[in-house]
Amino acid sequence: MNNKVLPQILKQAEELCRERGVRLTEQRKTVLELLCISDKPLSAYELLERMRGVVKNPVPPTVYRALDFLLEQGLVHKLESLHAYVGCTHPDHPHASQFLICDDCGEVAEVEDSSVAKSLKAAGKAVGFRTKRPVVELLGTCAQCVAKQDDTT
Amino acid sequence: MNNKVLPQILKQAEELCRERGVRLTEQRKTVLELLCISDKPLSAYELLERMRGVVKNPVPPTVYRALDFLLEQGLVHKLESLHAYVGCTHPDHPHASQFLICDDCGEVAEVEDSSVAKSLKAAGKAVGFRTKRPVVELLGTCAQCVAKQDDTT
DNA sequence: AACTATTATGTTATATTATTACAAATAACG
DNA sequence: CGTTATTTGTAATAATATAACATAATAGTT
Repeated sequence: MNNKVLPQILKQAEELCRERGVRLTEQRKTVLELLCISDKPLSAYELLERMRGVVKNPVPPTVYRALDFLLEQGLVHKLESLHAYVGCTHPDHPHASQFLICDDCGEVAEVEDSSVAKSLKAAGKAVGFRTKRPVVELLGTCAQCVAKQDDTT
Repeated sequence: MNNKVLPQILKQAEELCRERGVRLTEQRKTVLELLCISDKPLSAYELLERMRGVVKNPVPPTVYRALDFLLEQGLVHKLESLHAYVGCTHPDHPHASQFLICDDCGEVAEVEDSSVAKSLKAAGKAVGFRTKRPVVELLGTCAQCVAKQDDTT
């Protein structure tokens, strides 16, 4: 995530939490911040490492609790196929996004394709399934890395 | 998976492996079989437990190696959000399926919705992303459990 | 301010999922 | 056969995640 937008993201997060009557504590804000300034998804234990020096003595529950909160509030997303977490790029509205995960460079793009959302909804409806949380992750190669590969072959 | 179709699935798997020049060994067949006769997805360690008595002294690598092979051959699928594995219901052709996962009863339905596949493909193409492996898992409540819940509320 | 209930954090231990590394055995192929 | 590939055996450990219970901080009420 571009860290130019970090202050804005944090401000927005604080506002959302205030509106909802939930508490964006220091620990939670730290985790959100670390995820947002990272250009890659981070695992819980990578987050743990980066919390040292910021939070006094972080241990796994410290991280997982903060993540649980942030996930609940839709401020971060979990990438199931990577066991890693990313900051949400547009937490202002509830949404079901899709993730394009490049296994070459590690970049992750969050997209919100209405046509995908619609077809998934329809597929569920067709069999009476009530979706709570869609997990849509496309693993492959991003445009940039595709170009690089085509150069060398 | 309905175990009436088990012999057919195994026969098909053997045929596919023969055609492809790969070996469906006893261990691999055992894992495939265990997944197919289970009505729920199984974790690697659940598989490990069920292998005792069938295979002499199974340890984690035993299971994970068999799973790796079966995943590569498209004979089983991994449910990333559950860390669990299921037998494929139609291994005869390559496909990108979606999984409807009921978090009430644990049932998993594998569906192959062409409209979903199409929209995902389009979403990737729009940004030049080359998808190798789509992960599409809808977590929620199946029709049967929705009905049950509506009864009691 | 003091009391209480709720929420958040501290702390220790452990459960669950997955991989590494190297040796031995088996199968495929000339 | 002899050689190479692949598969399996074996032991240890890495990586991810949760449980359980104690303490502390906060919010709301008197």
